[in-house]
Amino acid sequence: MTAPPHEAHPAGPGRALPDTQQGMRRRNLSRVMHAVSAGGPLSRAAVASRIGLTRAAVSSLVDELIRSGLLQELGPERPGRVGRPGSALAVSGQGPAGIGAEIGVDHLAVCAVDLRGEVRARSVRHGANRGRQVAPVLAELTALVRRVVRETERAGLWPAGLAVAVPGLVARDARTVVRAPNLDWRDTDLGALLPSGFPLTVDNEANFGALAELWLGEETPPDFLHVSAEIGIGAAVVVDGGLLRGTRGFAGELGHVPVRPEGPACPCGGRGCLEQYAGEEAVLRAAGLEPGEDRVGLLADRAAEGDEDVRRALRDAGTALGIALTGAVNLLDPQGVVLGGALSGLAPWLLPALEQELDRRTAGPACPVTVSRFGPEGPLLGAAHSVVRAVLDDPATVGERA
Amino acid sequence: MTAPPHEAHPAGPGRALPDTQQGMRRRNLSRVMHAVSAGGPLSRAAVASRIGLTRAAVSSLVDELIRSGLLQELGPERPGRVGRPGSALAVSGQGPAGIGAEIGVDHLAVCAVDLRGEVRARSVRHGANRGRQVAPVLAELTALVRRVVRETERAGLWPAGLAVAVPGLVARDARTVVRAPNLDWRDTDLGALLPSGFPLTVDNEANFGALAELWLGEETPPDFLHVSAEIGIGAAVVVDGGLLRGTRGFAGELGHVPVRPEGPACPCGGRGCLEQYAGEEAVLRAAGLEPGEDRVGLLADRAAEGDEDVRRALRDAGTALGIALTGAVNLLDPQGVVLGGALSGLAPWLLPALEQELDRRTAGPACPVTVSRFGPEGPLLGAAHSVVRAVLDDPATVGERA
DNA sequence: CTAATTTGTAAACCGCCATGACGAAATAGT
DNA sequence: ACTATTTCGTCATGGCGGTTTACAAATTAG
Repeated sequence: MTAPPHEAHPAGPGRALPDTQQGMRRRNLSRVMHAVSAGGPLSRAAVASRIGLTRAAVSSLVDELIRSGLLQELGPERPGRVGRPGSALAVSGQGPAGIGAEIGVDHLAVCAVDLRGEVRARSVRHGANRGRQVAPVLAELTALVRRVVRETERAGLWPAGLAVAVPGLVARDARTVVRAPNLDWRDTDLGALLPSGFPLTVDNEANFGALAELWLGEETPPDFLHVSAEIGIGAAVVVDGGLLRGTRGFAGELGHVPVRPEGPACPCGGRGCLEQYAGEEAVLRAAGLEPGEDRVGLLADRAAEGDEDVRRALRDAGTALGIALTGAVNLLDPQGVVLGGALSGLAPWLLPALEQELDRRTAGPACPVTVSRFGPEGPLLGAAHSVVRAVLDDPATVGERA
Repeated sequence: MTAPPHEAHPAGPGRALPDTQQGMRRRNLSRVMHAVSAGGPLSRAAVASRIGLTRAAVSSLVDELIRSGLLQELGPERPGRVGRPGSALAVSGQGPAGIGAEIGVDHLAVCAVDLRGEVRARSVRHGANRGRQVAPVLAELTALVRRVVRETERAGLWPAGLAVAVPGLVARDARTVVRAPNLDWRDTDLGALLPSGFPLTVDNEANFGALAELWLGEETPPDFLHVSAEIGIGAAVVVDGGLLRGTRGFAGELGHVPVRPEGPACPCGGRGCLEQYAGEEAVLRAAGLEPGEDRVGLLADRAAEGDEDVRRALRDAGTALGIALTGAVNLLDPQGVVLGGALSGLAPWLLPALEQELDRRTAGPACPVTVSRFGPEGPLLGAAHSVVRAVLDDPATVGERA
């Protein structure tokens, strides 16, 4: 019974939330949902032993969750062991759905995911959004959302929330885009222009990508760095199974970590920021290519064809990334680094130089660098799943709806 | 009732702690302790309104805490308002005490702090520890601890735990010193060689310094970076009122963040690490001074005398620190940076260059840099307070003792 | 076919906080 | 002075939630 190390205190000094019996019930409902969601079909007894409550208590919790439409009884389990077989419980495929949306530089995408984690509807629209006004883009996105919601409802689900991934900095209110260089948006409140009727969350594309990795990855550790890039370079810091957001919500600005302090000037005011070496514009310039549509695809194609200029440009970008990541790894001691978003397509040419630099500069066992399995889909999936997660985390709030 | 953003989930998937009524009671006991501890003498009614429970419930909790010797009834409050005056409650000055210890490069220190946060006993021993064997150092420390414990007991307190601050990397088991370059210690388990009889915690000196800042500072935000240095340069990352430790417990290795990627080679394997510019050895060399005893004091004296070589060396170190911190600030978006430990004495000459570099390189409002008010005392105080904090966080575990 | 094992549920119980009522102790008003 | 009002602390009652205990149901082992 050693005193625990000093992690974030459950409730800091000053005002603190009371601990009432209702809260206890709510947390236990959540525990049941998480257990069933993570453990596949499970009997009440299995859930009870996993979360440490008695069978009787779990029975009561499960009853409530079934009445709310969040759990489903699948019927008796195939018996392999002695004793009465349990009745299999599974997360419902008919309950709430999470709607995820992504505003990309040259596409809009929306999807719906059910509690089981399955994508039940999807809608994509290609076309460059760079420099367009906010309103028409959001109008188009709203249309896509409505289409997906209709489809979802036809499938017997109801939308529990909308989460939008944006390539830019989002304030801690989870509604305002402070700066999105790829879109030329500044200080825009998306809340006013998106469909209401269910809760809205807006977050950075890198953050949602990291959450996808965290929740959907097979062996993703609870502490890692997720690096993502379109034009800027964003990172998401996952600590102890949660996102690190920073005071203003701007944590993860890897793009402006100094790589060479006397390097080229950066619009941010600094010199030699990572973005000056590994940002999309810098890489294109170094590769001797013009800016244009789908530049990342172009880079990948050229590199695959064996274009030496492009390969060298990507190697150099990898080196710069490695230097910046060395700092981040020293500071955060993560269990791994994941390359996601647009970077995943370029990984084959970035990785060698990146890993070499990182290994050389860090003492002890190397920090493993992997590539996201979701590629460009990560942020969209993460967004949709974040809504599902919110339901699992507090099933009571949506219980009345069904 | 918007869904909360996706912070660390109270209990990740898989195995999770059950939520029972006893746990509820324990958390509420903790809330009462924290409220009284933070709010000065408080009546039961005041506590109730602060933590959101009813007066009756608080009465019951307070009774238990008084029986355990953790709270004290001071008697009726001086009435200034209408109504019956409350009975003032205060944290007990006779209950458990936290024993803090520090192993420095050239001193050992131990102190005892009561629940009120007051230092009740103290014992220091000067003398260089660099290169000494582990056993004799710990034997001396044990003697100091025993002396402080005796004194504490004479004052009517009992030791609730021992926390030891070490200038080096500590594993997540909070017992093993993995690497302490200033002492030439490697992979030593302090648990075996220190007094048993109460719980032991070992942690990095920078971490404990940061906790002191967090808990004892007047206006310390819950998100900040605490930079500290003896020979190496360590930082502690405080996020959301808790320490970020990293996978292996090595988070905060600011000293090996690359500042100039092609700079001088570092023992860590990298090049141009911060330590090569702002580490004690590097600064002494740049200032044209020999290594020796109390080198930090020497630097401060010479700088105060106006020695231009020393001042330039410190300016350059400040610049390097500024570059490294730019990366950290971009990555973590903290509310502030605090210079502590040995750095606090050199702050006047480090700060200008550091702030200039940091401001220039970060967009938006500057991240404020301050100097710790505790100076070299921070880690010791933080260690002792960490034990006190553990009692406040879970009063039930120590309740039986009294 | 019986014994053993496991599951799910129901009834009684206990612990914890909420509610409401009350006496106690102060102030405010007449 | 005396009463009304306000606030504090406590007690009795009640509701809620998980535990304990008991038991029927369903399966395997012998």
